[in-house]
Amino acid sequence: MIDNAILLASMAVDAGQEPAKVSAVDRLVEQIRDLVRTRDLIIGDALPTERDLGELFQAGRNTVREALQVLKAYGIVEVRPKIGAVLSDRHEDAVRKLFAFQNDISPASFLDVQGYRRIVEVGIGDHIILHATADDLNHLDTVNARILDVDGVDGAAACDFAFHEALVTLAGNRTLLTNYRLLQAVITHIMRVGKAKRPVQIDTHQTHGEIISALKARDRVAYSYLLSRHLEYGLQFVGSENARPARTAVISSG
Amino acid sequence: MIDNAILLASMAVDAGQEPAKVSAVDRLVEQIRDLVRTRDLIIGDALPTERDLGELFQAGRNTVREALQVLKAYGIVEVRPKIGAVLSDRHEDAVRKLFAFQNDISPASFLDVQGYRRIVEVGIGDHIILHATADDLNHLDTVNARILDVDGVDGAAACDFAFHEALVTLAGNRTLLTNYRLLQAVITHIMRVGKAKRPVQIDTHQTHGEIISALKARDRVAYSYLLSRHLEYGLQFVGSENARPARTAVISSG
DNA sequence: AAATGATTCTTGGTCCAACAAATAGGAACC
DNA sequence: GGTTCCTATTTGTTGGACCAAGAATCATTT
Repeated sequence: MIDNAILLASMAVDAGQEPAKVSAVDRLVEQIRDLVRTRDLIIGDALPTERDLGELFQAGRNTVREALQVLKAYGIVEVRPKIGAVLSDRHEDAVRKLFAFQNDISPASFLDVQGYRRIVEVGIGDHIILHATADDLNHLDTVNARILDVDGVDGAAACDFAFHEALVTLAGNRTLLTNYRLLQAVITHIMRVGKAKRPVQIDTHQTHGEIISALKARDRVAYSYLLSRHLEYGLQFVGSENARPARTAVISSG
Repeated sequence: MIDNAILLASMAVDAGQEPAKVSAVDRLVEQIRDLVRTRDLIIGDALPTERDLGELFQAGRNTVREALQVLKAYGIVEVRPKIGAVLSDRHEDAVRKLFAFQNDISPASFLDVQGYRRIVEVGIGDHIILHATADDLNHLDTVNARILDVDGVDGAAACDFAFHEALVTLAGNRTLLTNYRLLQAVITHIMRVGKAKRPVQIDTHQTHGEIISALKARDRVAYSYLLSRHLEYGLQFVGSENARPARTAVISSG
């Protein structure tokens, strides 16, 4: 919370620079964020009412509302009727949602994302092998077991992702975990496609178990091999997925 | 372009689900995005005027404007006076800007980000050593040389980042590169802090050169060693940075 | 006819007033 | 004390108004 305030002030958030001619809305966005900082508001605190903000910053209520819409889109505030705008911690969701926009689902992307996962998940192997406790690895077993209890492609994909997320968590790096989670939508999409073609929860559970065993044996070669094979395995079912004309289905939904 | 349209429709963009009670603004955001899809608009195309959109979707102009502010915050449209709202490809910038919000600059974060970089940049070493051409590596030299021609902490940090960005580019993974670039603001911030304490472009150039040499020699051990040492080196100057009461400076700026 | 300058019209930017809907907080009641 | 109802406040939405900037049109001049 506090660190966040430090960040907002110490970092130049605008990459672009247009010195003059900022709109009243942009100005208000900044002023409201300054207000949050100077008043040391925390998550859950309410901002002044729209009218008060307008009077405070010499702006009309519509302008204030447009600024609040921006803040809301950023996940910084959540505005409830009668209460007003309250500080929110949904900006991670906002980032995730927005990030999903810029990833298209093409065959190349499938390959690309799996390649990313291989780099990351193999790359953290050394750290896990060196630092993970027995409890950590047992926790992986627990997470892995859940895939046997769910049914449906969506549930299986969610459990599958949860396992890999737990794996990345063991790297002990928050930045890496945040970035990995950004891809959640795309990754689970890949998983769904794969599992739709061939719903094999038991196989997935088995393979994950072998990966955990390799970690418990502190065998980094086996870990890398099993993980790479696992990720490549998931790709073999997505090839034909993009042969169909996905475009028509899109347009009909509009 | 086309893939983007496919994505928007094929992926569940809202993680949360509130079935009923969508506000008119949210509805408009969706309707305008549908409009973009159904009309096959591309980057640079203009949307109808605010008044037309209001008439088209039975909404007031203020409501339309609030929806456009959201789209603008998402980097989907860019609205220019007199021209109207035109489709934009700035959503990468929007993501980057938004992503910077959620990273605080604490000592732990400095360490964390450097740890992330170590995982990523070391992890791609194998791929680079196996697949990079002589031209690729020479290009690294070119990028590296630029740091000698700039002066000022900001310029040096930008060149430093450019080198590491070029390194990550050689991994040939777009997803990884995108994620790495998301951290650009934080990484260059770390670099600036380090260089402000001890502005040593020549040392940086020298170290980068050694890393390139290791790659040219296809020596993965040397690469990992030099890179890890390089990243750790940058950390030793940031320790005292957070001893000062940064908070007060923040408040005084409001 | 072409270039140029003036005028008009369109459009986004901002603000205000009004009403509807939701609800927090208090009043009244049991 | 607890429940119910009422009211005042606040957000949600709309329409209208005005301004400034720029595009489009037209008139003037060469």
